[in-house]
Amino acid sequence: MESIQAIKGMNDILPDQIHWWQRVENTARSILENFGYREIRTPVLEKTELFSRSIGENTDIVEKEMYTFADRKGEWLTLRPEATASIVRAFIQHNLQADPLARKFYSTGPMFRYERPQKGRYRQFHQLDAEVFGVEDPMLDAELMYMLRVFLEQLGLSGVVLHINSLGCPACRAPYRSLLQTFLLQNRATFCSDCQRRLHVNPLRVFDCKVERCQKIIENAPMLLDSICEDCRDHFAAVRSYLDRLQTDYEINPRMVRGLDYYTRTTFEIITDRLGAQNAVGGGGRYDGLMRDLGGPDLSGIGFAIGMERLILLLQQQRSEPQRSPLVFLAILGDQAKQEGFLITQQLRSHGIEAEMDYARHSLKSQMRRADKLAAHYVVILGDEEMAAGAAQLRDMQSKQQSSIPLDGLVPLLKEIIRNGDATAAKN
RNA sequence: GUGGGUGUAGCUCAAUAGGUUAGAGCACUGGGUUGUGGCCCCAGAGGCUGUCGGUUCAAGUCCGAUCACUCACCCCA
Repeated sequence: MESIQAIKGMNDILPDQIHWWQRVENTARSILENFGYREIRTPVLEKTELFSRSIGENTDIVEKEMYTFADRKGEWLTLRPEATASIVRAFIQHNLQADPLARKFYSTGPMFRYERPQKGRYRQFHQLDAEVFGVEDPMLDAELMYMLRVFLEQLGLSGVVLHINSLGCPACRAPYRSLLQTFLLQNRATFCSDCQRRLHVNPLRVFDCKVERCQKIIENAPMLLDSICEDCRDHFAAVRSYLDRLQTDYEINPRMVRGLDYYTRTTFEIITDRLGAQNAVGGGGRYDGLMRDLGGPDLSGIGFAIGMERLILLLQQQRSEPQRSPLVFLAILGDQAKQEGFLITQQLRSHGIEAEMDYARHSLKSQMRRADKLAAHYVVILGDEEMAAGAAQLRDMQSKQQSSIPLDGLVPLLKEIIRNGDATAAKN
């Protein structure tokens, strides 16, 4: 009988990997909360229309990457390909603009895109997401990127660069788009087949084509940054100066184009060259018209998403293993000792000490081996002799020092020993 | 959706030009005189060689199909 496999591109995160996730999630929580963000959790499944309306009908995500299907009543549903749309929807639905405290949100969870998986790209992947509504001040754009930097620094991530750009507003982007299109059409024949197609569908995308031939032509193309309107120009200049004041390094990348239609003005990406074909660890930007377009109040918005898998892949390359809390292992010999050891194990745990015992009747040697494999700090040896004497043997696995420890009051005493052991270890 | 690469033990990999009972390291279990870890030694367990079909006296090895994984394109986190 053939065993059942997980769905392509959807991965199990096993216990030996989970500490990476917990570390990233815990760091994210503490930092985002400091910056005033509050967690929000929305369903992974939404009406298809939410995404097609927000992300854009002609984007790749909506055209070919969504997990979409009809439910039993024939309603079209989609597994979320990104988080912003859902959070905006929830904000509108619960009329959160009436709540003076609800402005900054964050969320983590799985996203789904139907693509061929490869390094750093999966059909189910996880994002850390932050969104702010109703603040147009460029100060916030800078603050958001600064927060991102603090977060990545806290994790000890190196080798990434912040790229920023401005996409202008609908008012200045439309004229530019036709300007660019005219330019591209003049060189039409020279472009690769992909760009021939982009030329019509989304001319801006020609900018991030990897074909050298196309890059050559595009060098002389009119740049969006040169043709954005006065207001957008001022906004972008302000963002840059705030970033400078926060000593946050960035590169202006006038060719950076994002894959979702709703972005306006400031956009940014965290770029790396250590993830194979993938270069974006995270990205985001302003989306001032989205809330209104989804039927809500006309509030501005800005946010970012970080790919957890990609972030963790990078952290793993840097190999910074976290340290574990001390573990006590109980080596048991004999039935009577097993009964007593069982109780002690539970008591240790209930007092906040990680403890493990041997439930099978293994030899002391094999139990010691196991304790070693588990990297136990202490082993409590409990056999018939100890039961008779009313005192167990306590072995410090590092120093190999072994002493007698009375069964009566063993848990508080052990707790004390561990605390002192930690104190001296911390000094060294 | 398109192209390349790879499928042998839990993991990493061997197996001469097709040729007996498919091996090794790590991991796992037990043991190396009474109840003491890491190193060392011994033993054990663990495989329908991804699946199906074809060629052959003989297929892990050659051919075809299929599935899976992987890398890349498109695009993105």
